[in-house]
Amino acid sequence: MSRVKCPKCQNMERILKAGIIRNKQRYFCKACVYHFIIKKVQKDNNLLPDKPASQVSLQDIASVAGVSITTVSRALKNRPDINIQTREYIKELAKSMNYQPNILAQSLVNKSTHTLGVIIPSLDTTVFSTMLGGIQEVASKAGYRVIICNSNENHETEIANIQGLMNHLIDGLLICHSIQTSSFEHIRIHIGKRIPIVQFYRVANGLPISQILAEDEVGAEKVTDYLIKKGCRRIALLLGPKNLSITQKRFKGYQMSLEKHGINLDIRLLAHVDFLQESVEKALEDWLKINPKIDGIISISDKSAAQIIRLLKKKSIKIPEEINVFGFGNEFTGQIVEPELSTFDTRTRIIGEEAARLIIEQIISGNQEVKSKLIPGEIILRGSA
Amino acid sequence: MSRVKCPKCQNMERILKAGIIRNKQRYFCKACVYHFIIKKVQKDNNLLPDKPASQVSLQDIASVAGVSITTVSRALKNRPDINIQTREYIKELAKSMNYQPNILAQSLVNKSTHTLGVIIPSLDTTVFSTMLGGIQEVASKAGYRVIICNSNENHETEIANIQGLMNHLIDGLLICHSIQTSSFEHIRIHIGKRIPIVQFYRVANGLPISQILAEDEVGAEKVTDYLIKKGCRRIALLLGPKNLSITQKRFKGYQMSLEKHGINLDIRLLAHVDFLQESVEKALEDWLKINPKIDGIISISDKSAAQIIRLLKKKSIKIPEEINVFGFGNEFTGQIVEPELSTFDTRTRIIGEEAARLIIEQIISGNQEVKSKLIPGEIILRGSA
DNA sequence: ACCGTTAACGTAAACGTTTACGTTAACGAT
DNA sequence: ATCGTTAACGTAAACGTTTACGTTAACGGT
Repeated sequence: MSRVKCPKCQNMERILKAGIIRNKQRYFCKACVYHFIIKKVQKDNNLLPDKPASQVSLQDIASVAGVSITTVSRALKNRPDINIQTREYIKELAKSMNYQPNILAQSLVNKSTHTLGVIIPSLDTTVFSTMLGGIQEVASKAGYRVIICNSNENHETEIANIQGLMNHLIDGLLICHSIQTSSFEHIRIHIGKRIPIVQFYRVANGLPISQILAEDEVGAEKVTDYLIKKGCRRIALLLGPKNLSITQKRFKGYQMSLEKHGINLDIRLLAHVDFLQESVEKALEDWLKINPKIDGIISISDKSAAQIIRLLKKKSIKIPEEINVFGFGNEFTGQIVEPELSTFDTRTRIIGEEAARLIIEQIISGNQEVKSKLIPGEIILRGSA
Repeated sequence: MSRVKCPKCQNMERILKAGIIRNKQRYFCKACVYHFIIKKVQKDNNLLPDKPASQVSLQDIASVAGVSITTVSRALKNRPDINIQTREYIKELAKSMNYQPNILAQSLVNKSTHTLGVIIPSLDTTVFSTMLGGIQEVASKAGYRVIICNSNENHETEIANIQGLMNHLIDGLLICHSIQTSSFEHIRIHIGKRIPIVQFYRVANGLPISQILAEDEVGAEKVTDYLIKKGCRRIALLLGPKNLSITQKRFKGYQMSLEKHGINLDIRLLAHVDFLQESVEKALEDWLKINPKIDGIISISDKSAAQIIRLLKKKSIKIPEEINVFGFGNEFTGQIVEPELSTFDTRTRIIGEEAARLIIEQIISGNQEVKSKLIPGEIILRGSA
């Protein structure tokens, strides 16, 4: 039997085994009535080549300076109640020790992370990365970081992303819904709670949270007006999935223009696509079979419009003589395709900027009042219409 | 003189003023030898309509369940040493109370945030947003969040971003340098420290950190080879700023191909641009004045290549009959321009994916061994060359 | 000599977790 | 009854900050 020494009375007699606890033998010293477990012997604590590269903390600085943590904090944060020389000394010391404050600890105390969460449906689409650029710029100028989550146009991913972000990591959430999103309970449970939420571009109406919107309705109406004025009577409309707010609004604008001009709505001229090349091609094929023939197409995006133009040219259909094509969004692509694309510039970057501005304002003011802002766009005329 | 009561002996006699401290009157009770400050009376603590929407913590759950915080933590984390019924009860309770763990506190203890930092020069450029998409996907599948910082092709911003991210917020840094970046001290001071760093696409050689690269050199060589085989002898090369690694490598590949085929290098055929439309236009104008005439252009990006094609067509120069145009990157634009753009597909998305994969591997393994990986690309032939 | 005053510092609690270690009550075997 | 054993719980320290509050020594005025 191995001899065990009681860490308290140093006695080696009257030591009893007292069960296994967490896979370690526990002992009981009858002499001093004390339970204990044999500690692992701590050896070669200083055999390591150098420090394991851990960052310096306020404590480290305080030790070197011979003051308390509080004083160091005061010095670095320019708080009062500190001698100027002490402050300058500590500041230089901190710099020389390459001190970096631990944002996690700061955020835990301050209950604020200075970070914005953004949920975006896709990064491959110019429109979204442009909005993201706008958000980034405003956020970074205001001293906020941005965490981006890509829902990949997937409802489940969107929900998972929100869950992940809501765990105290962000001070505000900017969200642009995925194509699939049609129920909004995952948003509703967070409204009015800890942090503000702002929807942008693709929004859910009926939720009491702020929105930054493109002029979808007015834009579609203006574009349709323009085409009708140019003589079009059979204008096809390429839309996204029916549940999307931009789909509904653009359709409404289109419809209003038709009504205004006394043109009957032909539902065969409406197509709902999922933004993929195949579905656009399919929609176009169907349209071309319809009589009376279509003489205009308003596309959901410039990218799809560019595809449509290429397809029409392959079929030797003249643009804009036989069919006028109009895009939406003013992407770079529109300037490359031939003829160049007429489009409705939704000012995508501004949407991102305004969304960021609004949420930062709400974060700072603590006021979660519901606001809705429409970013005015404008028609850009080029060769295709 | 207002009567003040000593909070210790309740005496109202023998109370002396004892200075102002932090703008509050301090008193001294001679009876019990005690300094004190009059506390603000805490009133109507329960006048607020309801709780200020603060999140529930382990403590809250523990109180309701009548157990300790430890037990709650054990239950939610499926740790042993807990009764199964207790565990299930607590889990349900937590769900019903809508408990969300505070990631900040977790990260502080675990010293890991499960977050990747990415520094990218621009979001408006397709190449970068595509890489970002790749990073996002891999990261999110591995359970990592992504913080994106946009350096806006600005050196100072890049430095500021790194500073910001390095403060314990991220577990690993992915960086793609800005156009302006030519000194790398801001990176060097972080190498081998707390977290791994991986460079991608635009890299700095000479730094002992891992890299994920496109086949810039081989790609440029292959493209030049192809054009020479097609009969070109006067191939112009559009490059980025001289300090950029991709500039240097593509030039090297181009040079090697020329040498291989015994063609002399004409430095007038090299142009360095900053990716802006004007500089591209200027470079093209200059090239067109040169004799003998150029018969091929290799562009730095598909976007610039598309612009070049448009400009050449305006000048009624036939593509590819008079001038062959080759892009780099395989962006969507290349399929829209006419003639369609031949390009070297650098597999941009894969670069992002691999960069994320590598850094996550390094985070998990703790092994910061320097690796360099080249992502193979391929020539895509379309109408322009 | 004593009092009032204040600049300049320190102490400790708090933020919400995780986890090493201690403790307890109950059980079966002697 | 006593002992050995262990499931199941609790305590408290730790992570790195911020900040409310205490404390002290020195100074000037009487």
